[in-house]
Amino acid sequence: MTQTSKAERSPSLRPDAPGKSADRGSQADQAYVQLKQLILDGTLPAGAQMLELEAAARLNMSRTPVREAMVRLRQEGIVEIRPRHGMRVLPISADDMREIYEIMTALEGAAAEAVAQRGLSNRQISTLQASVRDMKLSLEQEDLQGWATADARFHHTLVELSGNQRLIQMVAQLWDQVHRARLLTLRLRPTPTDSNREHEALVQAIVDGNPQEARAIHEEHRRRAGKMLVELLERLGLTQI
Amino acid sequence: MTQTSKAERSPSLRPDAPGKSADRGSQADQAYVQLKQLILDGTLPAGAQMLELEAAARLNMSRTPVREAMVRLRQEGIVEIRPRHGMRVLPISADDMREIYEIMTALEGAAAEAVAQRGLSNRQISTLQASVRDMKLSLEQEDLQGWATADARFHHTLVELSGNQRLIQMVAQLWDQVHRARLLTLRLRPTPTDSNREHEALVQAIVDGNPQEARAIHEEHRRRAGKMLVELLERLGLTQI
DNA sequence: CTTTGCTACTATGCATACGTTATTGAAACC
DNA sequence: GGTTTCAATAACGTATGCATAGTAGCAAAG
Repeated sequence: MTQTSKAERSPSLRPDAPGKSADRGSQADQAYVQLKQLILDGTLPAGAQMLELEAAARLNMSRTPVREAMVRLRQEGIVEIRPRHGMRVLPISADDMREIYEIMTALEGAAAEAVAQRGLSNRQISTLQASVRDMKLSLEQEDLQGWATADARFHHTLVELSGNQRLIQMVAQLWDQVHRARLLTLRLRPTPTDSNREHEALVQAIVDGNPQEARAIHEEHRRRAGKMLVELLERLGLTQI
Repeated sequence: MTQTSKAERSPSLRPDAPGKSADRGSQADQAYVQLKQLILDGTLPAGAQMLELEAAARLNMSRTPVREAMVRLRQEGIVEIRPRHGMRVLPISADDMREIYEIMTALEGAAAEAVAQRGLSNRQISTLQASVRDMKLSLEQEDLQGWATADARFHHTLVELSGNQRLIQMVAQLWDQVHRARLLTLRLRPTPTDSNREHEALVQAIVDGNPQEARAIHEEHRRRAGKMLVELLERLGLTQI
């Protein structure tokens, strides 16, 4: 359609001929990554719709790989597919937030327990502590975005250290789902000063090799954060983000 | 290919013309459901491979919807897709079992806690008790299959009662992954007499409105079961099921 | 002005065509 | 005998064709 049989197609078949190395993956993979990117960075906000053909044109490929990407995104709960309206970016309601935090609390709590149980090398502990330090520094400079990044890294590291691949993947998926909501609420929420204390206490419990304590701390941490976010969303009347 | 342009294609376009009503869904949906069925009921055992074309022929459709179904199954962690070998049913190792039970412990524990917190109607409690009773009866008749079914129903009901849609879906997905392993180990494991006691205690904790207790009981229940299954698999040297 | 019916269109779901590339088998070579 | 090279083939990834079904817009009726 937009591309002729040969003149435009050939180059698109080998677009990464020269130096590019990070180009790994089929077109379907690229479509998946790029669409997801568009959603997570807010270019496609909640409620936004995109037809297969639109996406295909935008990504310079045919409908087939785009379709596959959309199926994947649907399975991840990021979009829905409505027969004549293409994919639609799912909004996050306060109820969704409640569900997701309830699960994250359980999963990350389990991760914290497992990590404390197994124990960590000094190097691994340093990694966690580095994130905590970054959070503190960011807060001092009132760099909320920086704080959020460091916070995300802390939680991500903790979960990774559990070594449970499925758990890692599940948490990542949930995280993607609330990503937009977190971005939005970042400026509306109270400054997360308590968070740092809790993170430090968690690291301490891990160092002490106290699984029960680690889990309890982390669960309480998540529960508080979830409650705060849900209430914030409800107070703002934001049924959809 | 296997079907002519019209003679065979037309009937396949409207195969459910007469009375069938449960036929809901696109061909892609049907492919998904049917392939999943084949895997869960053991027709396609672990390690089995199936090419897109094979599946398409078997399901009497083209590669396109089959491919979509395979993508979905991959996302669920039931199969892997290897470029020239079609989809391959993933085997479950003892390590996989450990991962999965670790997550199920956390998720179902959270569900138990939530349910006990919220409280249940008499009707809902009866549903749970009915499953417990069925388990007992099945055991008395040494009907292991019946016991497994009732046990599955109990856990499923509990999770459903949490009301957390995402949690429900996640647990179901994990359950699908271990389904085969459970079938296999059903006859090899010790008779699950303790299980019933634990289920009864859990129901009691829920009735008493004691969330902490409910969660503790259920976690311990899952932890024990997981440990037993993992050790069983390792003892048997079954690295792959 | 609102509602209903019709028509043209458009996005889709699926089938199929096509080019690419891994894999398999055979033949030649060490 | 074992190994390597090469070619044929098969499977896949992607593009495209096609029929269907839902939608939107418009017109006519109330």
